[in-house]
Amino acid sequence: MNASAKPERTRLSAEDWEDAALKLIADQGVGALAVEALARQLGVTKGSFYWHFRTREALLQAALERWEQYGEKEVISQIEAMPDPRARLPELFRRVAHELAPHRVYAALLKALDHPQVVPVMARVSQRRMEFLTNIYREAGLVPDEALNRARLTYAAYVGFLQLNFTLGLPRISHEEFDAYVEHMIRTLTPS
Amino acid sequence: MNASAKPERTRLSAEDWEDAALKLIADQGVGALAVEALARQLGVTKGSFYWHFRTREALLQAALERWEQYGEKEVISQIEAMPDPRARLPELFRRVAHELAPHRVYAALLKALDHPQVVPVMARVSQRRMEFLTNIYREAGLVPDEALNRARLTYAAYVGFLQLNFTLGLPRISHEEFDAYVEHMIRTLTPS
DNA sequence: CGGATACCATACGCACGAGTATGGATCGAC
DNA sequence: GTCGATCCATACTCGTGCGTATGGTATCCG
Repeated sequence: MNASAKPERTRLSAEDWEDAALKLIADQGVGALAVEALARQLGVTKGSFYWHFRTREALLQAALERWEQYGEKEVISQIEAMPDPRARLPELFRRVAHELAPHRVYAALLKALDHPQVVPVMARVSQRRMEFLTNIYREAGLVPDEALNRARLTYAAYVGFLQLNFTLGLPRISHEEFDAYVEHMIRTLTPS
Repeated sequence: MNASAKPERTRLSAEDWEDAALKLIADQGVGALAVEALARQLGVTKGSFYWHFRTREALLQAALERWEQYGEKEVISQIEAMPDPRARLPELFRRVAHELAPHRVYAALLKALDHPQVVPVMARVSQRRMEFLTNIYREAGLVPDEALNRARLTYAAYVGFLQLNFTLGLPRISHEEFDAYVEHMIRTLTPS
């Protein structure tokens, strides 16, 4: 009944704890973030933890900041590198739709918005992403007001989708059906 | 520092506890549902609670079922009573947008999807609402596949909006701006 | 008006998870 | 090799919130 995952028998750093914390958050939510559970999973005990962090709260904070840093920079820069502005939106949609793994932490944090520590982080991240979206819509030809509202709508649809399909297990949509949904979304949310 | 809200000095029933529980959930989330806190708020002690319910879990269950019952029947029947199918969608959108109070419990439950008891309830409620939406879209002229996907998109936008504006406190959108957003949503999501 | 029933208070036990104290092991530098 | 710094184990304390035990008070019914 020993630790299972990590055969790494080397000593741990603060970053290791933060990564493990993010993984646990993605899997079981912020509420499941307990130091003894984490320690067990890493094959050590609390004694180790409290050497690296002053408190559980500090670990959460560090993990959140780490996640915020890691960011979505690659996606953003790759999208912005595309020459044709009209082609950016469909590409962005398809990309996000097919790389759902990185969004698992975001989905988990969505369920933890009653926790004071996650609110500012989520506010910043969501704000940045929506501004990015707004810009793309403007470059695609919408006037500023329309672009802003369309970005709000699109991002809300993204967030809602995560909730309904990730955490809630609604009728388990199939692969083809999901692709059809994405294309429908592109048709209705993208200026033709 | 005594109980503040209820001047009702009569004795309590199980329904009183369930209502208080729903109110507390709407205000502070499912996680804040503690029996001693609830008792304090009702001006009694735990002794009362454990006469009405076997456990905290039982109260949550009863409260959720009560909420699911209370339902959104009035809204649905009123919308379905409208003669012109094309007029139903805008009306539904505006209605939901301007009566956000009843959605506070739903928003709170959205943040508690890691709790096993709320998942089936939310699954049922969301499923019913989406079927309702799908029907309206079909009656408004969309072919079945389009109607289903449009309903998914619309409901996801609804859920996402609750998350982003209710729980998260994004840039505090103004009243006029919000109305403009709703109209934009109607234009892009409603078959013209 | 007296007793059964419904409702509530008080005082416990108990589990669980955060945080502390302290000593042991391991690694790098000289 | 040994010595200081880094990393970890063991064994506690303590607060919090659920659930229980038991006795008290209000209310209704005959």
